[in-house]
Amino acid sequence: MNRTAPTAAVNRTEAPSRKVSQIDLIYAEVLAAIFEQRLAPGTKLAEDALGEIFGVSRTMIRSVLQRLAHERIVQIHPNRGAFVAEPTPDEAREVLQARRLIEEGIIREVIRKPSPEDIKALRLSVAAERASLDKGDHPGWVRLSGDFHLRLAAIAGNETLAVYLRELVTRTSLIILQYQKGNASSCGCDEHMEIIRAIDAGDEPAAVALMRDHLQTCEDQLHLEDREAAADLYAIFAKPGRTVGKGGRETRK
Amino acid sequence: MNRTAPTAAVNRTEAPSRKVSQIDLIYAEVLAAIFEQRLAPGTKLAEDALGEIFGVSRTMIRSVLQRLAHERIVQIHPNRGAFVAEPTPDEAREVLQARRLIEEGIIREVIRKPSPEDIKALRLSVAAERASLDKGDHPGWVRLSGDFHLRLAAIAGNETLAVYLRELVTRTSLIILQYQKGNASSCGCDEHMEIIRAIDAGDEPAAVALMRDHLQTCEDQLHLEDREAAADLYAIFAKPGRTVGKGGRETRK
DNA sequence: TCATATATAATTGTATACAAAATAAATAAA
DNA sequence: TTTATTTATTTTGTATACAATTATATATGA
Repeated sequence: MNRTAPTAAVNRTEAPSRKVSQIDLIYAEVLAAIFEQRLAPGTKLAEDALGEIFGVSRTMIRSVLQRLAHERIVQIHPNRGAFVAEPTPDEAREVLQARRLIEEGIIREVIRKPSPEDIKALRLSVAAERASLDKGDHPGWVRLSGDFHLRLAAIAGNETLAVYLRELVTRTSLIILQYQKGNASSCGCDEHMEIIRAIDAGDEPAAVALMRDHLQTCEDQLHLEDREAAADLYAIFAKPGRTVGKGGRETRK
Repeated sequence: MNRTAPTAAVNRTEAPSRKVSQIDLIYAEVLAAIFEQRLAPGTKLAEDALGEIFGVSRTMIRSVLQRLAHERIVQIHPNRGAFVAEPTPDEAREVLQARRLIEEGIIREVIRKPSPEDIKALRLSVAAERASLDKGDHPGWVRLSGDFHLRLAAIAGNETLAVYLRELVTRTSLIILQYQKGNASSCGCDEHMEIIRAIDAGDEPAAVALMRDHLQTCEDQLHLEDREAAADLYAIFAKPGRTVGKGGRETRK
């Protein structure tokens, strides 16, 4: 019942897996599904189902899930399965703090190597962003918005930092999906444009400040207060003298 | 021939894998072997061999190798196998730059929450470091030296950053193994002590500067010029008009 | 009816089997 | 002897099979 599905959804866009490995394709596909909101946070990613969908065995699905877990996009509960991560408010704050730290450093690096074509590419990126926003393509905008930041990281030229930032940007998308208030922010484009201008002018303090403020604005547009209750539920009910238990997971037989 | 080995080297220290998964144990074991210099950079990590050694199937070994690859401790060449990573000089500089960025941020965070017991723990950590150094236990010192930095990250309280720093510290160990000049550096302990003092005094600029200098000193103690030649060997010989080839990897039949 | 216990089904964890590729060895040609 | 080509061996890539665990459904007793 597994052999019947002939690698359906995957080879739609790509040639029969020459340069890019099958695993990379599935990885990208799952990621895209999450960001296009076809896969909500908390959704279970059953190995058999995914295997059937992508026409491969559980072996490769497992590999993909482990990779996603390493990047904190997916959370694996041993013996229970993999689920699309549901970042806690604390985690959200951590990610944004880490981004402020890393991206301020990236800005400082970028500003010391002013390349006209880099600036141009950045402007184009923001233009694409705005177009996507005008078109009402929210998922597309989320991705392009991340692209702007990744492009800066690429210009900075530190591959290691760029990899970390890529993970953080991905997690940020997930966080926005979960905690963004209202339908959407006017945000993004304008602030990105201002950052480009500051870089172009070679004004380091301004560029750094703008980046920090931009990320702070992002964080401020989330509401990170509510769901905390769900996570701390056990703590709330666990009063001294009265044990609650965790639904039979601690007491194994 | 696989079933015969009864989980030999692993369950030496740990109870029969209750809380910690088998994979975590093997992961830790391989990591330890690399840092204790029993496994040199460039060494091939054959799946069958590791499976036999740890008394498990290739499935789990594969999982461990993928995890190590994600952390850049191991490099996987498709269809050719996994090898202990040999960080290039460029990569080494990247890692140290990333550390400067992240650890300056961590220092700033730590200094705003002055906890006596944290300071005490830091001092103890450095004491252990010195003891290890006096004992002549170089691998032990490398690990403890990293521990100091990780402890700071833990105090800062950002789990996300701490995870990244852990990876960077691990990679740094590998880099030191490969590029440290001389037999050993006097380094480390004293500078760590100074950092603690600056934190204790609440002197942020000093603490930040000390951390930056400390990591710069680390980098300066490496020689990151030589081996570059080995990596660029093909580029060197590949003059226009004369093809060299890569030993039959490009020309597939 | 509700709670508990038991049996059944579904899902993950791990090992093994087979296919594809790469390396090593051996043979043939110059 | 050296180089090229073929064959054999080893090693990785992927699928499948079986074991262990968890979730669901059914039955039993209060």
